Amino acid sequence: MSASKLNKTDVVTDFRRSQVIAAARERFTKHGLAGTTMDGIAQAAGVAKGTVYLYYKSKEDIFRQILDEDLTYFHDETVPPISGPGDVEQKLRGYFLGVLGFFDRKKDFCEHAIFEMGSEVRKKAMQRFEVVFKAQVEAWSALLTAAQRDGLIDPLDAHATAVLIVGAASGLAKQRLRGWVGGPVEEAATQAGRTFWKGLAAR
Amino acid sequence: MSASKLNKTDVVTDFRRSQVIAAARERFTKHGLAGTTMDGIAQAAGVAKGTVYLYYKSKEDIFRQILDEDLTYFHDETVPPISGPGDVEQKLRGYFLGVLGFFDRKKDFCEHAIFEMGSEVRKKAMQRFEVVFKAQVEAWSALLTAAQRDGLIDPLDAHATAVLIVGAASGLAKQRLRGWVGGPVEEAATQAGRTFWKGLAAR
Amino acid sequence: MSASKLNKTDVVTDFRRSQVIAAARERFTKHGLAGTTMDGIAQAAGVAKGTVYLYYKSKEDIFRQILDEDLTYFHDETVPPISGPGDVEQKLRGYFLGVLGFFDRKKDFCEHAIFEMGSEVRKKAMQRFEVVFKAQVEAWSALLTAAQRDGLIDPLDAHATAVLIVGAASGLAKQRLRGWVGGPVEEAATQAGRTFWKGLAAR
Amino acid sequence: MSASKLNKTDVVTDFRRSQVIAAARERFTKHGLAGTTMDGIAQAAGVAKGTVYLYYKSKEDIFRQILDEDLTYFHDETVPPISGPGDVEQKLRGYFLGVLGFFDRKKDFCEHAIFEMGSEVRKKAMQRFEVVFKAQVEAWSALLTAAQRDGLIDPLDAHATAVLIVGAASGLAKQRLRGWVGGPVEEAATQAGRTFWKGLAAR
DNA sequence: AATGAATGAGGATTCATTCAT
DNA sequence: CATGAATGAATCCTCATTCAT
Repeated sequence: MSASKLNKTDVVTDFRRSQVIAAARERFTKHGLAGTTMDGIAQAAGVAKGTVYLYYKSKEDIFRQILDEDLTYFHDETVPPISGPGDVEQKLRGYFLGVLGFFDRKKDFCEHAIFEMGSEVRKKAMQRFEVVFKAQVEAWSALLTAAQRDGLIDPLDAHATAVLIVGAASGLAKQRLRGWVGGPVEEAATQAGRTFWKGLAAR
Repeated sequence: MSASKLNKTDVVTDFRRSQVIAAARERFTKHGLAGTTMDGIAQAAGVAKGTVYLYYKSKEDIFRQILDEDLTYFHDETVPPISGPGDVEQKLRGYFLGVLGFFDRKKDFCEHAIFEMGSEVRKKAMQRFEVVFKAQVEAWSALLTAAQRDGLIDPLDAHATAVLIVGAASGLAKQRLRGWVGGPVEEAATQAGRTFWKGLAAR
Repeated sequence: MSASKLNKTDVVTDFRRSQVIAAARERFTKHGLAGTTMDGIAQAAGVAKGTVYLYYKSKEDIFRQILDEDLTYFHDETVPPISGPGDVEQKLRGYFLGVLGFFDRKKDFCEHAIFEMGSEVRKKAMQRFEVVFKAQVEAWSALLTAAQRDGLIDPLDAHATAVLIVGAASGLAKQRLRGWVGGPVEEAATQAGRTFWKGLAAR
Repeated sequence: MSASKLNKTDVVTDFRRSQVIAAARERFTKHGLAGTTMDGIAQAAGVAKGTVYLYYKSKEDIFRQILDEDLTYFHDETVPPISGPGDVEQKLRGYFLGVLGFFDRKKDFCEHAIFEMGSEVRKKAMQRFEVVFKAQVEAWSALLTAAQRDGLIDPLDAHATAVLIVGAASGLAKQRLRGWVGGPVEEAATQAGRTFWKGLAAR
């Protein structure tokens, strides 16, 4: 309806970039960072090798881009809910839902992004992930401390428990990523949330 | 000449193989699978590159060997205790101890082994890991079913819970591997075991 | 519509060509032939890459064009004066002045044009330069022969001496180009002319 | 006669290195720095591409090596004679002989080394050449100052004249390099030396 | 006429693997 | 057995040139 600000060039640029990103995601998924070649990405994207370099200046650049997108998304899906409204049990369930859902949806790329990359690149990527995980841990830590003060849950080491929750969520996600366990995300999240809630709740 | 079961050749062979494996472990640890070169391994082992090929037929072969050793060890540390003697709470603690301990000790290699490898190699490695994780899940599943039958724990989906426990353990291990949380393994295991036990136990 | 000899198209064409040439000169100067990209030229010229190809059919074509311009200029600055009016000493000074002056003014481009180019391009360029240098040598040769006949200078190998003069001039120019020696062109030319004149003059 | 310290490996290494250098010299000569490919060098050397990298870590490295060799040689051929024994006329002739001889012999590589290379590499190479040329200028400057003091030559600007001599020598060498003038080096040197001596000598 | 996105051949460099000594 | 020099396939990236709009 509104006259878009985007001219044709911008549209093409956006299209190409997403074309490349999609292709790269697919290749990284199938072959990992080291195993993915620029030729492969270009081929999968249906463009010439040089074209890829028109939009991204290196393989690492593409990788970083994908990582950035997904991490932002991951953070927004998982951290705010912890400190948002609702009781602890609901939050536990919501949190597990966020984490499992994210990995379920992004399973294509993240499978490698988290679990497979070498040396420098990997180190940097891990630092980026660490930031989000730490944010999750801190959010949980704060919440548990408050809940403890309010007598909602039994006395415990808030930080250690927060780590346990976050660890459990990502571990569970990995299991699902591997396909070692299936079923709807909702059920898994509900089950995990309930068990943890029972493990924490004051009697 | 010698009547010994192990003649000199065998001794040298064993020595060389372990020399290479040790060196490879170190390199894989520092540089990852893709980042490790045969030159690097040979150098670290203090032998010529050609010598490495006398004992292992490819880089992948070396990698597989290391993986085999560690997986066997991992299995033996974590699966038998689940179905061994002791009550569920002790087993929970013991299991967490086994998993966290393994990754703490093997952190050097496993950090990469699990989280960084490409394409075919990775797929195969993951299948090997999967076998152990599945064994853990099954052992827990059986144990939980029995405990439920005995009224020791609340009714639950035994398989899903088993997956949760196993996932939590490996997720927690990863957190520790990353150095995002420290402290003695024993404490972490105790804490995790207690929380889970409380989450499961019949009231 | 216009009766002018140069219609609008021609004017635009001339403008574009000089625009491109100026930009190319600048880039060749800064980065050399190999180091200069068509992108760079286009950018410096403030036109699109495709536009450059509307006026010149290749990078080499541009290079040749610049070379042509400068060589014509170089020839006209240095050859006619040798056979023009004046005595030998004046001509020596004038010649050195022409050569040094040319390189001083064109230092930007010539620095690379002469000293830095590869394979075919260079061969062709050198052949073009050779023509001018040979013209200089021949002019000097003729002049020296005549001067010898007139008893103005000592007997000598006219051709070899002509080569020495021309060589000295270009060698000196190179030294100045490199910035290894400064000072006004006039002084250097005067000094060189005087020394050579003394070296040649009959006693 | 003496038992050489060099073992077989060293011999092979030396052989390979000189093989590569010789091949590179040839290619650089024919195609210039930019125009020479590692494939070309390897092919000319009769070895595989990888082998070249066994002995030199980059194309630039090879180039530098050749430059180093030749520059050392150039310096030793041309600078010491200026301040050595003999009268000025002899030295002039000796100096021209050194410069012309050097370029005559090294014509293959130097043709490009001096006159054709791009940006960074060229800049560095030129700095190296500059050092030698400056050494020549200084040696001449010192000699001319002394000769002037002793009344052997007419009063003059010692530095400017030194530059003129050095410039003339390299300019002359270039002319010969181009094949624009032939004849034995000795004659050219004698002629140049005589003309300069006459141009400088006190009457 | 002008544009600049797309192309793909080409080049430097790395490294797993082989094999003659 | 041990060696390490030699190999060349494979990979990332550049850039001159083309062509649809």
